[in-house]
Amino acid sequence: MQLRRHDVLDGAIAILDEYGLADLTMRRLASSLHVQPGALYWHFPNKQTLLGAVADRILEPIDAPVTAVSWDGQLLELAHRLRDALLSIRDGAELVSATYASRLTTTQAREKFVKAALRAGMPRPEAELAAYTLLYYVLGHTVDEQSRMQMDSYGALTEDASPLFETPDATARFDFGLQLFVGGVRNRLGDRVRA
Amino acid sequence: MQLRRHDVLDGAIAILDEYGLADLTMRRLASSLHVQPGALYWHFPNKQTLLGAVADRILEPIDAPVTAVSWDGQLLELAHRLRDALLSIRDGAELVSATYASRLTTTQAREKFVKAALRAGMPRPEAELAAYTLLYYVLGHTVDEQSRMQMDSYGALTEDASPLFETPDATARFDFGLQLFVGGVRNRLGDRVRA
DNA sequence: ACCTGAACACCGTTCAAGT
DNA sequence: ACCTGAACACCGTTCAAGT
Repeated sequence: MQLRRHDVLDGAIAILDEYGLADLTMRRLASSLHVQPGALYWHFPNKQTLLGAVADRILEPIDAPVTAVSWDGQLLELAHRLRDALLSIRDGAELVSATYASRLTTTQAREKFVKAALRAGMPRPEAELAAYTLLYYVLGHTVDEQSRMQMDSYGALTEDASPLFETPDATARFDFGLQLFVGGVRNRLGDRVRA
Repeated sequence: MQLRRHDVLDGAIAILDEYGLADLTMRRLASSLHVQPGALYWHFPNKQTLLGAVADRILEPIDAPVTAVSWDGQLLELAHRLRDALLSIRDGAELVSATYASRLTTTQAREKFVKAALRAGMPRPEAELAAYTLLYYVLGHTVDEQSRMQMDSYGALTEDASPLFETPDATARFDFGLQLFVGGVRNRLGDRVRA
């Protein structure tokens, strides 16, 4: 019957997925676990830390080894895996982008992106900058995409014909930006070779 | 002595710049204006709307006409202007990126980016996607940059040698991603021409 | 070691009533 | 038209005290 750190995280994920980030409060989480709010503070020093742990959970799938061999294939694979992880749970993108203010730096995910960029033939410092550029894009796009899903699901049901959705589906739009990025990297490497 | 909508915004900006977004509460704002909290709700329906108005204020400088003539010059100019606007006030990037969950759609800023992309020779749907891609990058980069400025200013004073800051300065790092993006657009246009 | 009870210092929002 | 007073329904966090 004892409350474990693991159970707290499970409870947090459950509330997040059912009711959304706004309803993920310490008090609500405590009561869903049949426990007083203060009890949570034995397992986590504060809410921010708890949310960080939830974010890590969401991003776990990214740690699987990359199967693609080409650098661009690896980047695409990683970007899609990140997006999929964020979309796998309600408000996942918002939570991760909010708690990772600068925590992306510490993440394994970041290092994986960097490695793929290194494989493309970029020097370390450039590869890191390129990795960040791609991460910003994936996060920004996915936060936007997910918030629109929420808005569409209840309320404004495509009232005024969303001005942008003649464009295929969300995945195709995501891929467009990805291709732009990969093209940018390719373009830069080309310059270097020709110089 | 009457409170005007304009004064409320001025007060909000003042609190934001002096104490940060976390301290920008309706109650704190009200008391800084020597008024009861409820008074604010005569001028704004809720906090979200007020923050939206603050965000619009911050982004005003972007509405100035673009001086560059080439499409890539225009994109660089707009991106820098956006970044400068966000950095001009404490937590500006965080506020804008938080309140513009999907409000970027409605913004003049977005349309300006689209126009520059059209000028590059992209068809409408692609130009819109490219504009979003760039916007996500600028917002993501600037939120990160500004949050790090805050962290550096008090507290963790580059204790463990921030792993990434051998790279020049923030502006140079920003430009790297910009060039990557422009290169991506150029690359894509090249394909089209050659095809 | 792990949790309760109870408090502290806050929030955003509403709304009758005042002027 | 514009604001006050006062309440409602919440927050995150702390900490003595219990088991």
